[in-house]
Amino acid sequence: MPRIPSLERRGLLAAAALRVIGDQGLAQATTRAIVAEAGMSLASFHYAYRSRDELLLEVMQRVVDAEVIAALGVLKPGTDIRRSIRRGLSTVLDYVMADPGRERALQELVHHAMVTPGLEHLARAQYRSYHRAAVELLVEAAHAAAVRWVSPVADVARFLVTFTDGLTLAWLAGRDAASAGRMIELAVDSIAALAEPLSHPVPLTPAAGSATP
Amino acid sequence: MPRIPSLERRGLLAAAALRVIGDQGLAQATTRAIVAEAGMSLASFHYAYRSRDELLLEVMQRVVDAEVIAALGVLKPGTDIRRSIRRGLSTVLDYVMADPGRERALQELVHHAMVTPGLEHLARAQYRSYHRAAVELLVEAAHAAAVRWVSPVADVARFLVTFTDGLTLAWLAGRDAASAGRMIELAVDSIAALAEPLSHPVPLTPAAGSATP
DNA sequence: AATTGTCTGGGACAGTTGTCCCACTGAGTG
DNA sequence: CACTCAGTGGGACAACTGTCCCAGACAATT
Repeated sequence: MPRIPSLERRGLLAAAALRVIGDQGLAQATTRAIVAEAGMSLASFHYAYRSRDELLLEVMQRVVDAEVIAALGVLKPGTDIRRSIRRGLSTVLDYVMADPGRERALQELVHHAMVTPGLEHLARAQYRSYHRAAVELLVEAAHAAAVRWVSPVADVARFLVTFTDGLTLAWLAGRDAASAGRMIELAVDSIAALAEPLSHPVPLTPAAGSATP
Repeated sequence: MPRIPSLERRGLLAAAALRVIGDQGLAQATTRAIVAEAGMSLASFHYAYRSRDELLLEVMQRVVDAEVIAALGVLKPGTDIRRSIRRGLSTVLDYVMADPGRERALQELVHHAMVTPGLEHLARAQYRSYHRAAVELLVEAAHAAAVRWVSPVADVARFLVTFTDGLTLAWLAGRDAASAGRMIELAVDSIAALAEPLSHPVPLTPAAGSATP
């Protein structure tokens, strides 16, 4: 009803589309369903977006960006490496549990990208974003806790992302928060086992000046 | 062209549908696309299946069954617990790599089930199947290797499944077999760490008769 | 050979979908 | 005030979809 500038309308439509996809699936996210959710008319849709595909592309990019920002928001590592890892995993799980539809929508969009010519790179890009966020988290956490990773950080990060994806999928399918919590504990153990103290013996009374290479 | 009994036709159509879904996605798997892939006419489709939904249901059940059978086919544990776990994970990964489309099709079908009223239980059922297979594998492997799990087997199994899902997703998105292999090694370490020898000291010369409660 | 019942082919129909078009509104500008 | 032009509404259209129907073909049985 009210007059809305086309750019702002893009945002409203993208948000509406995300809700529809999350609630009813990508196949049900028709242009009519989306504008109904947004409370607009069909003409407004094609005034803001050239086509449905253009909208889907933008929705995908928005969701991936939001997810990475949320994941990086965890970057307040404590001095305990286990606590840092646990906080990272819990934050992601909480983020998913807070709005399951959004996460399911993202996964469906990624699948869509995988089989749509010209959009394959988006699936890879999403994964790379996660990986980069995980590396950043791990490096920071290790530094704060004065440990080092015994495997390449890239591998540890991939391991973390792999587990996170599995955890997300498992919760979406089963909605079992308790067992998800236990999985996080097991993952914390696994990943913490890949860290070792920077100086192997940690004497309370400092011995001779330690050589720093 | 040739005359095919309706029951056999169901199998041919289900297989064709799986290929189409894997190649082009569920949305493109129209009745016409499926019968074209199978080389039949539309009438044959509705002679074998009451509706498209009925076909999708059967495809889903067939794929889940096949996957569980493949996972359980690994049940040849050796005396080394690490080798058993590694074999289990590698088998699943090989199975996915052998036909990525099939796996992508399954995931899309599961998502479809999640948002389709009356089909939600299928997503849960698929997950439960995996879980049961994992429990069986872990119990057998522990017995063969004379170790016991320090966490409840159900949790270890869930951990294994969680990781497997993440691994599958990661490979589908990135197609990086080398890093998938490294992830498997990390997972083997993590899970093997949850096993401990049945008798803590393993004397070469058996001591007095051990009490078996 | 006649008949029955399973299968096949092509066409048809109603509903839905993405997209487009055109007339209209109203705020900003000269 | 007249004018412009971004934004709006509703209707229309062609393409596509799932499903159905009916006339025919073939194999098995009588």
